[in-house]
Amino acid sequence: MKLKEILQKQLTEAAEKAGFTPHSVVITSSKDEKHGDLSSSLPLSLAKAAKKSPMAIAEAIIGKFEIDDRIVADIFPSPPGFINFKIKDSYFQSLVSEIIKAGNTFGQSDTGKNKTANVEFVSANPTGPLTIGHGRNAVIGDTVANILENHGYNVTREYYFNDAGRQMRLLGQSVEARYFELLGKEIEFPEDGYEGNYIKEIAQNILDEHGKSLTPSDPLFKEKAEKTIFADIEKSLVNLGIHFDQFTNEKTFYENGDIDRFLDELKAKNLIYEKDGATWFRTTNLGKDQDRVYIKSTGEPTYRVPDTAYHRDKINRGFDLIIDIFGADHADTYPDVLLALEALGLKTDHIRILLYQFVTLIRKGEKIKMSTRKANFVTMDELVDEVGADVVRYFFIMRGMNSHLNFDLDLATDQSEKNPVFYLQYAHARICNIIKHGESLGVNPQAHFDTSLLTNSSELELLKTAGKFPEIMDNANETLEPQSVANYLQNLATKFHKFYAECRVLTDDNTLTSARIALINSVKIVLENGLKVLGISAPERM
RNA sequence: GCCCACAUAGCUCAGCAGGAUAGAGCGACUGCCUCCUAAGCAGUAGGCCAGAGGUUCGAAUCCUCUUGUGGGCACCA
Repeated sequence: MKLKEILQKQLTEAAEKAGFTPHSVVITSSKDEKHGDLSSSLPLSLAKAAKKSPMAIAEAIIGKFEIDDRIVADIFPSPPGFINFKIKDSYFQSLVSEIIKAGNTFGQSDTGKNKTANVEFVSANPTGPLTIGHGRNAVIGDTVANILENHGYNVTREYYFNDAGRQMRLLGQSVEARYFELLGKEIEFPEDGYEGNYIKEIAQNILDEHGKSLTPSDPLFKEKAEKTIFADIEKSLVNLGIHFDQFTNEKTFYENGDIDRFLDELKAKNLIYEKDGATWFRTTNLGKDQDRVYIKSTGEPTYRVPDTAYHRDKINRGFDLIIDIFGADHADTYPDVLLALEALGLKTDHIRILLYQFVTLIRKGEKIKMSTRKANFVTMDELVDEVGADVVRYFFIMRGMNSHLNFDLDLATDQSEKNPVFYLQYAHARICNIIKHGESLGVNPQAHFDTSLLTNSSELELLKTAGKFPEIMDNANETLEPQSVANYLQNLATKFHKFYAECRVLTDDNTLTSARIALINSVKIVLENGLKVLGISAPERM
């Protein structure tokens, strides 16, 4: 059991014995040494109901607290009414063995054991290369999936796409126009067509493979474009270390009748009606301020229709947890899908939508407006080639997804050596180097060790931080906010670098050397486990 | 106009199931390699946590309003 949980339980018991009825007992890490290692503001929250001074309550609770002398060195009150715990050094020292024993399972949990999760992300239609805009989605999705796996979930990474629809039709027309352009025929480029160079390349490939014989509106234009672009997207994802388990095509739900079925069901519930030649979903009956179009007057369904069928399919597949990673532009649309699912009598509690804010791309101090159609974008491949997948992944994960992050291209490329990810990886590389160096001096990294020798404050600080990893991972599992893991690792690296500056690992004192080797071994394990979750490499040399 | 997010150091951002003195990186300035990698460490400067109210013993964190930024409000996805 984790330290905080143990104390929480004991503190609750003590409060009850003292005659109080505690509701939520919160224990936090103390910022100041003179407040011990951990603190609780329980007395302050009890004061009002108990009509007693917080300090008196603190004293009363402390009087009933049963000290576990393997863990707690001291418990004492401080104004205006905190209860502080001083934890024994021996407890922190014992973490070394605990971490080493757990190895790559340290930080894992079984909260998701025998459960399945589906994470849908990227889901970009194959109209162009994967851009930096998609990058944030891709990295968040993959990392969230990693976090769930870390907690025992069996995760399906899924990519949902649509190769019918207006976007794809325009894509085909754009390729077609470029093809005939290559043949010297001046034909009008479609309005809102895709202007990127990749379109010309595809047209050229078609010309090389099939000659000049193609006629206008040949389906091959679109098919070839889709195939080429999809292969390209998949490659870009692999470059980022991302692999999908399943690709689901929207078309499926037309072909298998799911869409007709659910439309009929809604119709039976009188939630669908016809107006102005279109078919509407009566969302005003479900608490919305306006109805939504389901099928346009052209006969084409809007995205809501297949999306709803798709989500119903995911629900029917029986996942315990369904996660969608959406950009802020979807903020207004997914509620319609959830509404429809609920109207169909489905439970949606286990669906979690993670919205991330858009990335603002900055080059030479100016904002760039990205558009796939206008070919105004920076591809993931370009970025990964320049700075490497580790930097890209870290950059997208180090900030909360609710922040509108600025991606300064010049900073990311020119100053990539100063990127915080290196700071973190450097800690790992340093540890590896020390161990290796030690071995060359005849130090056995697996030797018996006595952690009671780890008494330097930088050693204890390092241990305290390393020991928090499981708690951080639990929290990440609940909030699904990957940046907390990145921030934690940054903090751990700081503690390590400080330790490195203050303590030599390889010394003349063999017993001390063995203890410190064990210490850095445990830190290495935490760094590796954490970096693995972030999908970032842990280099042995830098 | 309506809805959702965001506003914290010069810049990029952490911190937010309310807790004691608000942090990091970059940039600026000082020191530290005869010693396991200086991609590091130590230190200085830099803040009315957008503004105004409110809840509370206690607010950067929760609520309301104002201002500003991004995104949505389409028979685009």
